[in-house]
Amino acid sequence: MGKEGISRAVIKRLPRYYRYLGELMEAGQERISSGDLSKLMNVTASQIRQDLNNFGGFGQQGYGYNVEYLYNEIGKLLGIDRRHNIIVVGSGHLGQAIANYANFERRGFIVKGMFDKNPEIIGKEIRGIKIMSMEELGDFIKSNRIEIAALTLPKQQAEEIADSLVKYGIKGIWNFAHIDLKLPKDIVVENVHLSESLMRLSYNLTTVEK
Amino acid sequence: MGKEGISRAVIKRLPRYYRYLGELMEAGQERISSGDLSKLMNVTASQIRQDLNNFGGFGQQGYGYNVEYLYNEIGKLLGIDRRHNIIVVGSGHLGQAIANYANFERRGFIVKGMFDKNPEIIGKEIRGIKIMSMEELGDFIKSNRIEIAALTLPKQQAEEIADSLVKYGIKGIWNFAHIDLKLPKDIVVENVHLSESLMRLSYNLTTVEK
DNA sequence: TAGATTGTTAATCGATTAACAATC
DNA sequence: TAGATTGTTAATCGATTAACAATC
Repeated sequence: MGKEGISRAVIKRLPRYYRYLGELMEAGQERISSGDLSKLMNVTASQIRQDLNNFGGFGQQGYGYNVEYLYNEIGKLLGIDRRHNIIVVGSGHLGQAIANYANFERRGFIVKGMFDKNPEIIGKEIRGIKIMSMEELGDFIKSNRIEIAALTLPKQQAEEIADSLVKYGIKGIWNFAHIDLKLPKDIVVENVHLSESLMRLSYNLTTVEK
Repeated sequence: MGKEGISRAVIKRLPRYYRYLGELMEAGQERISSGDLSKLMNVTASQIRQDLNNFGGFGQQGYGYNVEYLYNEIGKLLGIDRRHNIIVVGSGHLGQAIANYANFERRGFIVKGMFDKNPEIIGKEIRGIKIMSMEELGDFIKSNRIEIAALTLPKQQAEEIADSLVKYGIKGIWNFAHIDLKLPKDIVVENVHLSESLMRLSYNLTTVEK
């Protein structure tokens, strides 16, 4: 299954819809119109309807959208209706922060193991998750059905390790290293380039000032 | 000074140009044409020339672009030619990871202080940076010319603290909380929503599979 | 039935790519 | 001068917004 040909822009907005719908649900709201949601989210009602209709008619004329139903449908699209096993490769501060962030688990992303090449931290545990040596990567991925690897390594090591991860059967890489990975195109890469984000902030600071 | 009206898309690409030019510089390359750079970066040469010409004629016909010159010019645009004082508000694992990431300093982003409301960690030091109580925020921002606050707090506290930060004179917020901050529009907000990033990865995994 | 609101088509807007004259 | 490559205008493509008929 898979809806190919949905534009990047639409996909980028899905998690934000999901977040707002979750909040509405918590607040006990049963239904919402694209018009009301648009005011809440600061986007056009047209865009909301257009976006959602890429995936199917989730609404009903004269009524709007059922909050819980829409929330669940978007959850399915985002793959949050199932579990994803993750490993953290590179167990420095950032890797540990990710392993410590329990909220990911609520969405079905389970950190199963951590890895590092520094012997001094191998064997340590973070929230009950063991830090292992890089030599154990291959076996661990295979025997634990690991789907996603968070890559929190210095960029010098990132490229080589990413290649091995792919060889060991990883399907997606959550890449925090400042490098553009060149991998087979069936491997999904999601980049989080913190330093680029900080530079954009700085650009906007520089520009806003008079 | 400030070039208003440059599209978001262009600005988003600037740090990536900066990164590639830095690598070329390190490799000792003196000049590069838009054509060669386009092959390297996997974008069109047209886009590169179009992007750069938003800011000025950095190149030269028949020659191309001088790598070091272009690198420095983009650095200026990104505001990396000057220092930015930062505080980290919320000193949990993610806040500590940011404070520990020494690379930001090389770009002129200096973490001057950390803050938390948990008395157990107040007084601790991370890389020589002291964790202070929230009560000290106002004074510290004013007396240390703090420009940017990294907001690494649970979303329940984020909104309120963000408002105070603005009151104390912060100009930019690097927001890691899963919330859309509503702030005066002269305040620059750069969002890093990790869980949304992870959901996009998951979406793409779900879609790619056959 | 009348009112509300979707789903969807058409119009507009903006961003990317192509083309080429200017010029080093 | 001839060749290379930019800066920039024009053409294309895609995404957003507006409009409205369908329908609950």
